[in-house]
Amino acid sequence: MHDIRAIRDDPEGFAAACSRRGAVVDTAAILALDAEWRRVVTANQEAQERRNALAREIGEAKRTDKDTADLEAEATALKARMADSESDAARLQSERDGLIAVLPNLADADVPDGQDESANRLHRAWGEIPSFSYDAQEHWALGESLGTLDFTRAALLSGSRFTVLHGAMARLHRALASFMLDLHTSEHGYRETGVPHLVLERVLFGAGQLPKFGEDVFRTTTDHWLIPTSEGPLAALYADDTLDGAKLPLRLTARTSCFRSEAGAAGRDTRGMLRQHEFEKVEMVSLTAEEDSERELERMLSCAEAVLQKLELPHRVQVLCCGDMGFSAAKTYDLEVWLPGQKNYREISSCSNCRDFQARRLGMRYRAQEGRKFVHTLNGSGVAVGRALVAVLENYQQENGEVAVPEVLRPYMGGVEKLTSESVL
RNA sequence: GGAUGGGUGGCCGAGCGGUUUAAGGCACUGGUCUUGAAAACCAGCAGAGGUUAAUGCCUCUCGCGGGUUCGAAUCCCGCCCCAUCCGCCA
Repeated sequence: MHDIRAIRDDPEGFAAACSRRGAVVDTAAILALDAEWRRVVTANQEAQERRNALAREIGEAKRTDKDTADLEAEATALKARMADSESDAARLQSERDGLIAVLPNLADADVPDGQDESANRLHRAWGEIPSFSYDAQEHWALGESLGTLDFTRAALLSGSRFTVLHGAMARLHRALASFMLDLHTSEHGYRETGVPHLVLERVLFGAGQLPKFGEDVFRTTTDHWLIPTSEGPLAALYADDTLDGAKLPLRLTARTSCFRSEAGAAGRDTRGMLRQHEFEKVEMVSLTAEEDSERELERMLSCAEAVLQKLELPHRVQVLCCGDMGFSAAKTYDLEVWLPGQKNYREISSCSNCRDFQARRLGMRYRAQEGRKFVHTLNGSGVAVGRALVAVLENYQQENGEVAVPEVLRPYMGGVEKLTSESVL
């Protein structure tokens, strides 16, 4: 959410910054609503001031047994006149804020211009792209021949875009999540947090998923929303609060399921478990003072990269261009892992600095020496568990179709060092 | 889901139609005193918004939303949350 004062102070500059994000903003309409709202609010406050004075006068007059009929008549008339303009004020404010709420965060200066992923900028790369003496298989082929990635039964239970994991494959998936949480909590200073998967509308509004992207999110019959990522509940954990600035940064991590309707993704990644309606993700969220968020973004990126490095998975980091960033982000790094079967890099993590954009929507502040300020929020996958499983399968595959277990995951696998064919039935 | 009792500033806590512009205490901050500290004393101490060149002035906020009234922390209605008991349940 943008500060209305930023628009009042420099409408042209604000509009230009929006258009860099590919958003069209009618600042004249916003400012017209704002001016009218301020006019009505000021008039109302003056009327209220008079009403308060009258009530005091009446109180004093009654104590001395004076006649109050005239004063009461004036107060009654004033009250009747105010009713309409009060609802006008509420309507004007909500119209104004409605126009602002759909505007994306503005991009940092060092974010490249551009409309889509072709304008993203390579930041760095890590690891050798492996060469295989045979045609490397995709994860779904490996999983199906092992018998432990089961898309048939998943479709039976839930339709398309779901996966059933059997035996050692399920354990490897769990091992990945445990490994990531252990790494972030014991080495990166994040506090593990268990959060609900069903949240109220305001949580998704605060994160920026609503009001614009409601069709991507599942909603229950009880007006709860299924989280598309734990970024929302983690970032909103201290909504409406004023945090002690000395206790920042606050670093939180959670493993949750994530639910996405994937509206508009028809035909993309239909094979395998790359794009699911339900998947697990380990998320990192940091709340920082405003002067620390840039440094925190670099740190968070390193924490996500550490996961892939310890798993020895080759990857690269891209700086997303203005047009490829999510709604709430001011700057985003995407972490892309190499998939030998796909012969392509695929996103496995996205680390963003949202600056004060989400905190304004959430009313989340901190006390600094200079006064109260909005906290800066950052979020990053650390990393997507399902896609990490895909990456392990494709990178650790062997010619006979078996898959080695990465060294760091072996303590979590009860002695299992490779995935072999399992007969499930 | 049912019953009862509660929700007042950072915390405790009074108030239960009109000198409450929310008493008092604790905590916190500054000052006086002191070699320093403690104590004591003095002062300050919520947030959001409007308005102003500015000092200021004003409005709103006693869980949330309505209502009654000239006037609501206080009365009425609805909802939320907390506690306890019952029911149900992993």
